[in-house]
Amino acid sequence: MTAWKLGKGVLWMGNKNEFTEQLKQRGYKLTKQRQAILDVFMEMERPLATAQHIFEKVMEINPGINFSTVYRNLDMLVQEGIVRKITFDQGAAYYELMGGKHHHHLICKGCGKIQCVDYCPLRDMPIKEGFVPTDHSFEIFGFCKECMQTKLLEDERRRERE
Amino acid sequence: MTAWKLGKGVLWMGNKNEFTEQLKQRGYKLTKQRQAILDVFMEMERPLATAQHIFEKVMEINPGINFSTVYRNLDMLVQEGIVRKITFDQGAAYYELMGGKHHHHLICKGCGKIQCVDYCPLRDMPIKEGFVPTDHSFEIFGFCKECMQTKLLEDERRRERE
DNA sequence: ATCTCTGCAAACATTTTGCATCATC
DNA sequence: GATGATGCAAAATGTTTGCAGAGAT
Repeated sequence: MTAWKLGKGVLWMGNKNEFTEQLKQRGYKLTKQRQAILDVFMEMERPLATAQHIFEKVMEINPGINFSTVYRNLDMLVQEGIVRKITFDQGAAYYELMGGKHHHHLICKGCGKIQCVDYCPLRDMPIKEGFVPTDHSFEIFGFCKECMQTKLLEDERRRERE
Repeated sequence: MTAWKLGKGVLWMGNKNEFTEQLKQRGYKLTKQRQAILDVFMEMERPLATAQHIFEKVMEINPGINFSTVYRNLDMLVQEGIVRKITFDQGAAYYELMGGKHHHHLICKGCGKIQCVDYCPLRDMPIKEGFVPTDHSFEIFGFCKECMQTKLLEDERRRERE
């Protein structure tokens, strides 16, 4: 059982059985590969992970698993609404457990740290007549407190040198 | 000279000379390839285009141009703040002229039509203490008025059949 | 026993790179 | 003429696919 904190509340909470039951009921077989992938999601230290990262972690639990199996299962989990897929740079896609509260991310360009934010822009956006939104992306890039301080110091030093 | 409309205002307006002057001043050479790429951006019928799409259009003006030249120049234009790069699906990245007003997009999953929206979530989002935002993505997917009607009709028909 | 899932290898799509040549300034 | 840009070909990256055999129900 894992829980990520968001401000004063809890961002999500879930246990593996919940998901495995869901999958079984929908006619999916419970292979050790799938269990290992779910295990990795349950024990993730960051909210977002790439397929590569998930693959590496799964290898620790189930060595010999193939990359395509990871991809196929990630697709399946997205399809079943258990996992969300996010792409913000043109590189690899990121995956995260959907469970719990809808949220977005602050991504630090300095250290790569990812924080979750409760705020969702869709509730404040004026409705465009006739358009019915189904999904949306909202990711904020910038510098966290620590990296901003580092950056300001660097900028200052550079200015002194010139 | 091109202008895209946004509600009652104009989304952006620009002319090629403006950009070519900018590039010249920053020490870039004005090759025919670069001019062709800018021409394509000026005459784009949609706000967003993939590198592939831009390449095809540039080929009409300057046949023989190479794909890497297009990529290198798109990178350069992004670097120089003339073009914005957007990625929302894990496929190809999209590019658009930055000129004018900051905006986001409504993307129809039915017909692929892209509308621009004035609203920016960053102005309503509660500030996370210490985090300094520099960039952000905000793209809304859904169905435009026409596609939603089509979809509703299809859903109804399906329900009747069952 | 059935039918899905997996591993493997190969294909695919998009983007990046090194290097010799070419064009702009 | 110097410097930076281009074309070409090849590689790198991330993801998808077909198929034969293995494994879950």
